[in-house]
Amino acid sequence: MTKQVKEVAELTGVSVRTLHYYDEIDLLTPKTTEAGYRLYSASDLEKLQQILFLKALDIPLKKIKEILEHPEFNRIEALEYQKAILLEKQQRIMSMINTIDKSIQHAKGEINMTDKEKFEGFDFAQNPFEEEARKRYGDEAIDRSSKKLAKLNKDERKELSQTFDELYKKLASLRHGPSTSKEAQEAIHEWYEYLNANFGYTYTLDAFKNLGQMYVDDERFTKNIDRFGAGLAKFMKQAMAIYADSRK
Amino acid sequence: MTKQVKEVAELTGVSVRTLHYYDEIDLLTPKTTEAGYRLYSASDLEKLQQILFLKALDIPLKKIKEILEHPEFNRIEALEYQKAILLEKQQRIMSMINTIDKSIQHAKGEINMTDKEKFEGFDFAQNPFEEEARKRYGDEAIDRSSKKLAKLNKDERKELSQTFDELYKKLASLRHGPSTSKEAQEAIHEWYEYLNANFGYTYTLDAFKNLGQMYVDDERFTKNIDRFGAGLAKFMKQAMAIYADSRK
DNA sequence: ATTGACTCTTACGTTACGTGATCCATTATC
DNA sequence: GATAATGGATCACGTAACGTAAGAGTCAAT
Repeated sequence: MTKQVKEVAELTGVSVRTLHYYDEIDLLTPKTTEAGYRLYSASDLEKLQQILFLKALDIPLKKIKEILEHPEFNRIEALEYQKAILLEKQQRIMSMINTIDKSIQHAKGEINMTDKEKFEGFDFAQNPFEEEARKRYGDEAIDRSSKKLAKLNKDERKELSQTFDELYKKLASLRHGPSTSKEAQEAIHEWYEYLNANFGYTYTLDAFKNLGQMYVDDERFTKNIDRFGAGLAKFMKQAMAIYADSRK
Repeated sequence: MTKQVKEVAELTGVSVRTLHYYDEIDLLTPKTTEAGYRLYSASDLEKLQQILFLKALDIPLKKIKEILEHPEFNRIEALEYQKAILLEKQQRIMSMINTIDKSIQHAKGEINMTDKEKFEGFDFAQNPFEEEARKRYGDEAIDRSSKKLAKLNKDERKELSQTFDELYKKLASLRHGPSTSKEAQEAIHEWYEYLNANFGYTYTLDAFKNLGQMYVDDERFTKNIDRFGAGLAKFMKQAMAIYADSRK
């Protein structure tokens, strides 16, 4: 069921070199045979699909990587966001077509055009905010807040990511004990508060429980979380479920 | 009526650095004040519009330059071509939206998707020919033939461009004599035959005469042709008019 | 055992600018 | 008439996302 580079390349339309590159920057790292041949699994393909979707929105690979690494990244929500942006893009194309039509008439000497009109509909012209909005999307997707976080400056953001790490570390240090322990439940409580405090989106207890489930179901998230300690994802999932159930 | 860099930048949405760069690569070279300040005229803006249109089609700047330099490049025709490509692009976006919708359902576990389906609608996937077609557009626009030239290989193309130059040179050497001379008319005849032989598009005598007119009306073309000798464009225009009229 | 189709890594090249740094030109203000 | 602002100009180096050989190993099929 696994596929080699060429097959993937042909299937998806990206070049072999691109796949090598994605591997190189740790964006998409397939398993390899003993001889070093890359083997792409079904989930690798799914991830590639995600990457290409995000790329189509002109999000740089670096940010794409961040997005996919953060467990808070919600697939479905993201897809809907992407759809919205594509619809927007479609609008712009229509606007460009409109400008072209005018330009044709202008070239034929049939009408006049103002300088402004000549540049309507381009990626950038007229609405410099659109680009800004696009740049922000990456961040928004990461932290799931279209309100609070989008306004944070760099320093504040740095702080945030530190606390992120700190909480993970704290949880990692507890992971060999029971997930029902007082310390563990307190840490998870902090985690819950933290998510709700920082992200506009308020996690319900159910959503929080599901998030935990995702940590083990999705290999990508598991890997990312387990960087802080093997088995942390599983531990967090359990602790989160207990926490959620105990508070209903 | 002329504008400085910043004003142009704000009007069009491109950066000042980009304008500098376009100047640097001789793509868009405005007049300058004594102090070296760039001043963009109305026709400069029009050219910039052209550039941005072509850029929106993912044509590299090098090719855009070629396109704009070649007198055979027809503005209106090009605009229509661009419109067609934009319409095509719109199709693709719709297709992507469709794929996203499916992916959402898939993520929700509502449906299944084949690997192929997962990559439908991307720039490249499914129809690798589209990209090819886009690459070719530059060439097609340059030589106005969607049939013959598109098939030529590199060597043949080199040859072609040589003959191009040779004919220009021959005409340049005759430009101080009368445009009615036997040699001049023979050279122009060659030119006419040459265009008709090489480009799928058959120039009528009227079209040929108009082409000559364009050589002097449009500064860009004039500049390009006069590289081979000052006044060549004007000379060719005259000779082409006489040639066309004499054969009606 | 050899061929042909794939694969790998290494490494330099490319496009289209971004990002300062440093220095001149012009206009507005005191 | 001196002095800020503001805008412009030229180096010059940096970056992103690959493209493009070059040389060498792998693997299935003949």
